[in-house]
Amino acid sequence: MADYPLETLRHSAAHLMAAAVKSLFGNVRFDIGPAIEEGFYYDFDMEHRLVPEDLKRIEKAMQKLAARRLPFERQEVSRAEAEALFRAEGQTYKLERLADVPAGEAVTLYRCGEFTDLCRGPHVEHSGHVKAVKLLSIAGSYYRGDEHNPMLQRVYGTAFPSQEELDAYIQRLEEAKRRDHRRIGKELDLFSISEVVGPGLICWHPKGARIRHLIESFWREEHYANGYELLYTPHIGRAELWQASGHLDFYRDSMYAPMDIEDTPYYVKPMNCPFHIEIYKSSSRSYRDLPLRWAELGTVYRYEKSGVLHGLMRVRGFTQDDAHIICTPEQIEDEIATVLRFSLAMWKAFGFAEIKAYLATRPEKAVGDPERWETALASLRKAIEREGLDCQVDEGGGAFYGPKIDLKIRDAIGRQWQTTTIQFDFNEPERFDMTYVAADGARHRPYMVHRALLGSLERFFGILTEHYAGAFPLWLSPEQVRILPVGENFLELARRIADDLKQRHIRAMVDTQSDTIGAKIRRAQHERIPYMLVVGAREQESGQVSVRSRGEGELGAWSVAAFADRLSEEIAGRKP
RNA sequence: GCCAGCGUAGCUCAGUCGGUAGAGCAACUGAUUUGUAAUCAGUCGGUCGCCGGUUCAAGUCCGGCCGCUGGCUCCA
Repeated sequence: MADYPLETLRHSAAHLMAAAVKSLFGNVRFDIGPAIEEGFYYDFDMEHRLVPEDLKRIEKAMQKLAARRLPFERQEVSRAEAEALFRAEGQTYKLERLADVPAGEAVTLYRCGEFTDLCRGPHVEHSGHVKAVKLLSIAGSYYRGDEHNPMLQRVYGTAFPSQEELDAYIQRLEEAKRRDHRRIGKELDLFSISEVVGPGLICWHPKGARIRHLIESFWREEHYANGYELLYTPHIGRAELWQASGHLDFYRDSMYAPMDIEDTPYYVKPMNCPFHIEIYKSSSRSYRDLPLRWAELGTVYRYEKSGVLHGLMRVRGFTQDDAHIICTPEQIEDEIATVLRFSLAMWKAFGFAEIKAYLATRPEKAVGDPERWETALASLRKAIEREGLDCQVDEGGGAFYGPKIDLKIRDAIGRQWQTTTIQFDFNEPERFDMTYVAADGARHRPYMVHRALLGSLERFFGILTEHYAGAFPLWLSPEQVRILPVGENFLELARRIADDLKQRHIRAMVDTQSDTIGAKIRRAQHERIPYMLVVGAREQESGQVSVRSRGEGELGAWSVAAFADRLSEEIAGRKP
């Protein structure tokens, strides 16, 4: 059997699915059905409302079509012929898509059984190659992704060359489900979202809050060590501020309605930058003061449509690990290189090694001096090169106010997450008339860079939870050691050891339940406690503890001091 | 917001044709005093998301609303 690229196979699977849908539901108008990263989809418009049970039916119909080994027949036709065909079949979307095919480009059709599609190809030879297929979900999707257009019904599926690979993929999906931060967050009592408090608003429980605190402490220390100063700014600001910044003009849709304070409108902040700029403007600045690196764990609130909320990953109130770097043109290159390196070090500390950069350049409509854009872009490029990062360029993908680098990190099961963003801003310095006095005695406009490393603490916490499947590294574990007395006679001993460890800055608790040792271990394992100490008569006698690690199992007898040293070393090294 | 699905005890879930709401785990109480992933027994626990309708009777059927899940668009 010929080996086809995965994309070709999946694209053919999409066609086959369309053919199956046509055979089952008759009057169907087809849009498009491409291969995507993890599979394929096809968009349909028809009377019948698809329900989950339909997926099985469609799959069966596909299998039948596959068994017939129907050839995929390529046909090059004139534009008029294609038009006539689709018009006769009432395929209005296809007619519109046909109009998108650039003049002069050949129009090709692919026919498989009863189904003929406008398609560039290529395809597999015949439907028999499409074997290992699974339909995954039904979703609504606006025609051309525009919410003003009609909503089509989309069916997602995936296909692989072999059943084994398909099974492995399905297993990966199950693994992702097992690691889901919403599930683990509940299981480990880390956070909750209350309908009464409001959707998209996170309540951090003691254990989750403890982990967050540890993350924040580390973050603050690292920022001070890397030349940042930390700020605190209010949660609300006068409308005047948001008018000046331009947010009321460009960002209003994401902002909540104003509140009235003694006849003055105030807005809850969706961003921290205007406050930082006001601090900048609180005194006159000299080139000798620059660069300024001001960071804040700033909690912002943004309106998100109800349908897009998702656990900790997409919320309405979140805390950005924000910073603004304000510097002279001469400093830009070093500043960017430094912030990128800092970011990579941060990710490494949290156990992420695979990082990809995305560079977004000047869009059509943009503000700011083109020369500044060039300088800024060059500094971003150079920094990426210096760090030897894998990089993809998104031409014209930058914001109207400046170019940016986004970093995507890959987690333990291969999923990518957008986190870090390093973004130039040529708009706000202008709008707020930010200046510094240079060596020449004249006022100059500084460069300003927004950056968030972890992104938001909520999303980062979600990613971290899934990355570690809830088994946080020792330095981040809310409870690092649990002491399990063999019987109640050893409760006192257990408490003494716990106190000893606490004195050594190790978070230790005693399991005081009257359960068997097996039950206590089981409980501690489920709670992902990194270390368990079993203590009983033997330990009382020897003065040692019996150590069990959540990952490695039994580690034998240790003195408390030696055990504490091992842990201290592991904590200090922030071993992932 | 839109399309589809879902919402039963703290958690995971069962509940037939419309006919007195159930299990396991957790919690609590008692017994047990345990040696490396579940000791035993008992007790408690429910406005079946909310509001309305149909019916002699609604967890179950119908309508509206809220929330969640998967997508669409956007994004930290």
